[in-house]
Amino acid sequence: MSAGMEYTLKPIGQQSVVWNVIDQLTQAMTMGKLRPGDKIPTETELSESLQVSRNSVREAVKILVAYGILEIRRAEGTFIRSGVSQQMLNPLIYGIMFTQGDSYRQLKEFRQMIEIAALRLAIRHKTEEKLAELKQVFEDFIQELVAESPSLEVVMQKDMAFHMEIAAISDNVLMQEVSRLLFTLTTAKRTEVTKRLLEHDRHYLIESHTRTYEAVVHGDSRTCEDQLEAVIRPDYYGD
Amino acid sequence: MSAGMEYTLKPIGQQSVVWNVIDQLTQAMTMGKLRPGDKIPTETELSESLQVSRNSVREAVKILVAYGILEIRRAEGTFIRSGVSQQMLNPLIYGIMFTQGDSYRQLKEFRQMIEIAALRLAIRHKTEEKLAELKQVFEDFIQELVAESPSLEVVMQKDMAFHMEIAAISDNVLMQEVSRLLFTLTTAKRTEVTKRLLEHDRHYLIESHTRTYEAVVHGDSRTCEDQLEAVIRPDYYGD
DNA sequence: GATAATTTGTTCGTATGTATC
DNA sequence: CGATACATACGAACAAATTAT
Repeated sequence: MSAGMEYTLKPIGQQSVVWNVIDQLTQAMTMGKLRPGDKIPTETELSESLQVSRNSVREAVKILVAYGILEIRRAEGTFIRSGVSQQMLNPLIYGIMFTQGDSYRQLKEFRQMIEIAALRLAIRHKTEEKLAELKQVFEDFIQELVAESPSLEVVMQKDMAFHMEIAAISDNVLMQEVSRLLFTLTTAKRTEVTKRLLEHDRHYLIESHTRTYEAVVHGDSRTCEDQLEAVIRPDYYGD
Repeated sequence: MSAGMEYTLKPIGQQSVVWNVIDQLTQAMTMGKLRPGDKIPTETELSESLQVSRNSVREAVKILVAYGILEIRRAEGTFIRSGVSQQMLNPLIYGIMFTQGDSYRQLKEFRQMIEIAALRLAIRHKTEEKLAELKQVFEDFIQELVAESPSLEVVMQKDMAFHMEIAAISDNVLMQEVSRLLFTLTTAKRTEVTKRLLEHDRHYLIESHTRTYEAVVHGDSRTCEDQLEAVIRPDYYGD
C-alpha cells in the first residue's frame, strides 16, 4: 500500500459503478437481449446479478428514465420504451435555457432551418391522405384567424397543430421531435409577436401561413431542392 | 416525528422528490442565483436546505450531470457547466440506437437536411477569415484524396474536419452539435461507402466535395435562399 | 511529506406508498 | 379485503479522492 505505484490500470473503463450499470443495460439492448416493451429485471434482481447496491441501480435507472429510454410503471416494473420519446430532448432544452450570449439568435436561425427542412421533407413524402388532414388543420387555423375576436391562446395552439402536421407529413420522427422542441422553446417570443400581429396586421398571419400551406400542396421536389442537393451529394450514403 | 399525518399536500405537482430537487436547481439557474462555473452547495447542504434525503439529492444531481448541465469534481464539489456540452445529445443517440423500423432512412434524410442547412447558414455567416480556414481544411482533404494510396482512416477523419468546419462557419452552436452527432451516427455507413468510392470512383469524392466547397465560397444568400424563406416567414419572430 | 478536513462514491437497512391479483 | 410485488424515500455508515494545513 505504501507504494504510489499501483498497477491497477483499471483495464477498460475507470467508470463509476453507476455508469457501468448503464453500459450493461444499454449493451443488453443493443445485443437484442432486451427489446422495446420488455420489462427489465427488478432493481433488487439487478443489484444482485450485477453485484452492486440497489442505490446504484436506482441512479442508473433514473438516468435512463431521464433520457427517455426506460419507463417506470410504479408497482409494476421498469420497461424499455419504444421509439423516440420527447424526454430525449430535455437535455437540449436545459442546455439552451442556460446558454448565454447570442443564443437566441442561434435558436431562431436553427429553427428557421429546421422549419424549411421539414417543409421540404413534407413535399417529398406527401400523400393525398396526409394533405387532406393538413387541409383540415389549415382551414381550422384560418377560421380562427378570420373570426371576429380570435383568442390568442387558441391561435397559438392551432398554429402549433399546423406546423406539427407538416412535420408529421415529413415522415421523419427526428424531424417531428426536433420541430416540437424548437417550437416549444420559441413559444414565448412567438406568442409576443403573434399578439401584436393579431392586433395590427392579422392579414400577414393569414397570408404567410397560406403561402406555407400552398408550398406543401403545390411544391415540387424538383425545384430548388435539386440545386441544393446536387451540391450536397444525395447518394453519398449509397442506396 | 411520530405522526404519520403530515400535511404535505403536494400542492401542485405530484412530482417525485427527485424531480422537485431538479426543478429547484434549474430554477435557481434561470433566476441567475446559480451561474455557469459556480459551485453548487454540497449534497449534504442541499439535503438539509431542501429537506430531502441526501440520496434524493444525489439522484437529481446525477440526472443533471447526465444532461450535461452539472459537472462533478470529486472531493471538490459540483459545478455548473457552461455552454452546450456534447452529453446533451446522448439521449438522442441512445434513442436513435434503439429505434427500429426505417430509422436509418429517417436518419439519412435528416442528416441530409441538416447538412444543407449548415451550408446555407455558413453562406450567410461566412467571413474572409473563416473561408481561409476552410480553404486549408479543404485542400488538406483533397491532397489526401489525390495521393497514391490514400488511407481510409485519414480520409474519413479529414472528411469530418471539412464538414465540421462548415458547421463552425455557420456560427451556430446548435448546428455544430447536431451536425457532429449526425456525422458520428452515420460513420459506419459512410465509411463503407467511402471505401468503395476510394477504390472505384475516387473522382466522385473529389468532385462532390469541391462542389460543396465552391458553394460556400461563391454561394450567395440571395439565390435559392429567398425563395424558400419567403415561404417560411423570415421575420415571424420579429427583430 | 504527512495529517486532517471536506466532499463525493457506495453500500446497507428500513419504512412507506401504490398497483396488481 | 388481504397478500404480494415493486418502486419511493430516508438515514446512517464507511470508502475514496482532493484540498488545505
